[in-house]
Amino acid sequence: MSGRDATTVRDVAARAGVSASTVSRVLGGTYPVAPATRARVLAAIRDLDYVVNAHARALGGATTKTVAVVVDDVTSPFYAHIARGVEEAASAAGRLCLLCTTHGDPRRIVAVVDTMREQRADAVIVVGGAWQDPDYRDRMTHFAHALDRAGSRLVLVGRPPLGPGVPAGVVEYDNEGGAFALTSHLLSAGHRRIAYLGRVAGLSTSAERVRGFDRAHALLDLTPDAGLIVDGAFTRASGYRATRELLAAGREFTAVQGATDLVAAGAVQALREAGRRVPHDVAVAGYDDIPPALDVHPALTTVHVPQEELGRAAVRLALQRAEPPDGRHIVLGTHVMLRGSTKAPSPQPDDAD
Amino acid sequence: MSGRDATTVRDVAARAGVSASTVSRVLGGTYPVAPATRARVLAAIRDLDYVVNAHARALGGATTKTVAVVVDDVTSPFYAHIARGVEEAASAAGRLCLLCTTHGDPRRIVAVVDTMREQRADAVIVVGGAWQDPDYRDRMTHFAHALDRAGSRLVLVGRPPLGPGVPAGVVEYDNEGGAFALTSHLLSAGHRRIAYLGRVAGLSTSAERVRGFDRAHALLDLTPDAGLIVDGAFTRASGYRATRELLAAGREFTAVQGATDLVAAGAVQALREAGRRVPHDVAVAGYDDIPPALDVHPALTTVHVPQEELGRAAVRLALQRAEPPDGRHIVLGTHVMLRGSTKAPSPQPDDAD
DNA sequence: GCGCGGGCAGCAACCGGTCTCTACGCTAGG
DNA sequence: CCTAGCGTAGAGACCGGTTGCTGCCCGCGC
Repeated sequence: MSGRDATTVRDVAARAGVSASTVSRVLGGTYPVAPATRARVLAAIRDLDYVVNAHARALGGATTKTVAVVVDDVTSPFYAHIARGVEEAASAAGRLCLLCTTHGDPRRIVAVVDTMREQRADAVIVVGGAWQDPDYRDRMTHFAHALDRAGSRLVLVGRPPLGPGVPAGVVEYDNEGGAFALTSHLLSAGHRRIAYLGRVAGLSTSAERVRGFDRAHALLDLTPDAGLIVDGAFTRASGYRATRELLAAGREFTAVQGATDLVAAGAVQALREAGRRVPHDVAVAGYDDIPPALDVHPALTTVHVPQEELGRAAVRLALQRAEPPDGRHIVLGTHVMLRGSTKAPSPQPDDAD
Repeated sequence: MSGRDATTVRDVAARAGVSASTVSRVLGGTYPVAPATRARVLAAIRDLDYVVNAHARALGGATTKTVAVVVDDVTSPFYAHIARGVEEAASAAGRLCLLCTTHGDPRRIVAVVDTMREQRADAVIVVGGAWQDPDYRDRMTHFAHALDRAGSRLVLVGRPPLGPGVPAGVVEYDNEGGAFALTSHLLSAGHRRIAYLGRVAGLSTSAERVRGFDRAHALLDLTPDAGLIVDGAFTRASGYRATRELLAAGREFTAVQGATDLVAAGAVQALREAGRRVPHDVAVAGYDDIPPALDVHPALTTVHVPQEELGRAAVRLALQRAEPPDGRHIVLGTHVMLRGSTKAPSPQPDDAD
């Protein structure tokens, strides 16, 4: 029933009464072919329902027309939106998109990365915070050089550069600045005991956000209460758990700053279950500005991160022909989105989209 | 600075003092190689930091170890979770995952599908509802045969089979049954004027859900008010807009059934802005059971769809060796998740995850 | 009328693995 | 001592496009 024989250029050539080279040239378009010949070839291609073999093409030619993306988890809206930006820009540039997930497992990253090298992608885009671990860093540096040697480009999204001389582009957003602005907003509203939930030890993203949190305090000569900074993960469950623990321990706080919107959403649920009103009793803020932040009630105040633009910028950096002297490091801005979770509810409607 | 010369098996062979065939055999593992020789080859591979060229391998061998997934949009949690199931199962089976998005554009689907054929993927998994359009259907059928001829497998997820004799696996979920159960729940709670929001003309998923909605009414000898069925899209904005229109038109309804959770979330926001309490004044239900449904306040009653399992099942179907006589069509069950949006709030806490 | 040049098609050599077939060395059995 | 047989390595033909180079044919100019 099912066949195994694919039709090749030579099949097409035979049917059109020309040579394989001619078929290839019609396909490529980059060589003069007589109109009559071209027409016969195109007819043969249609008749035989022929499509080129991408692997054969990749082997001969220099480029694979493929961009690879590595994310922790497609399921996270934050990564999904970045991936979407990448996908969009890549397909606009005629590239295919290869997606791999690591589930945050540093060992899987190595395996995934080797697979990408095997695929000889034009570019590899690694998304998400970096582990601040010398071993991990060395591996990524090694990877950067290996890719460079193979002629493809590495772009890091949402993580710091690997260091001078390492051939990797970087697209970051102002992570610390966003956290600083957000915490400043809470402090200026009078909050003095702000809980920071979902710190992840050794993760660059987490470290930068906490740094912004600390800096905003320092600016007012305040010192955050270490007991209000809770370790966890960037998940809803983590925010829920952390909040319950703080409440159970009887800690005093009037505001919660979640490491991400998901963390904040979990906090809101735990607070509601404990009978605390948001924002009257406790103000809550998140980070990332993912769409579901609007559905949390009240809608989450958060820091907007230009997710899709991060993805698009990464592709631009990856595919640009010339190597700009210093354009290999882009930092996009972030800004606070004020919503109901940090202010008394008012009749003005929120945006619908 | 950046090189273009990749190291090949012959480089490795030269360094190890053996032939290319031997290196290939060490790599493949499927042929006796003397331990001493193997060790030398492995050392050379490590020294040169060699990785095979996946394209060259795909050209010679029969299999590409690649599974391609086509979804409308990675950004939608529903698709993202299915994609995650696929990715998980594929990488567990040693396959790489190729991701393409169509943004619901039927023309893009054709282009995407040709690209997948070019890639000679072991399997192509197409996710999401089908357009009930003869032209579209013909194209998909053509595609199914083309893939089959090329020796790869097509699996459709969340859409009906293309017909007998068409070589394509199908993994569905009980779409109509879920809608039927959900509407029945609303009807049995006494609701008689239920608005259905976000119907999409010509989309199989939408048609099936509406069919369940109608059937539940019919069972009680009721006929849904056509004025309460609003066309739209499977988005938050669509639900918001539809609800505002119904309210503006002064239509009476005591419950809203959203085509998806996102539609329902938009409806909740519009209702809240209009001063209607959920569920006291209007009950709201969604479909899909995506995680953000928990953050809508009150938490959304919805129909659970086993998203990740759909993805995993699709991969299983795609990669299973033997062609089972009738196992090429799988239907997974769905069930109603009762939450606060359709019942009076009670003190029992919702699940945290 | 002859020669030159341009336009277009074909030949064949890659690209980098895999795989089949052959060949070699060594041991064991006759 | 010769050979059968096993275990292992190498040579070379593929896979399916792309591409540099050659060469043909025809038109045009002198």
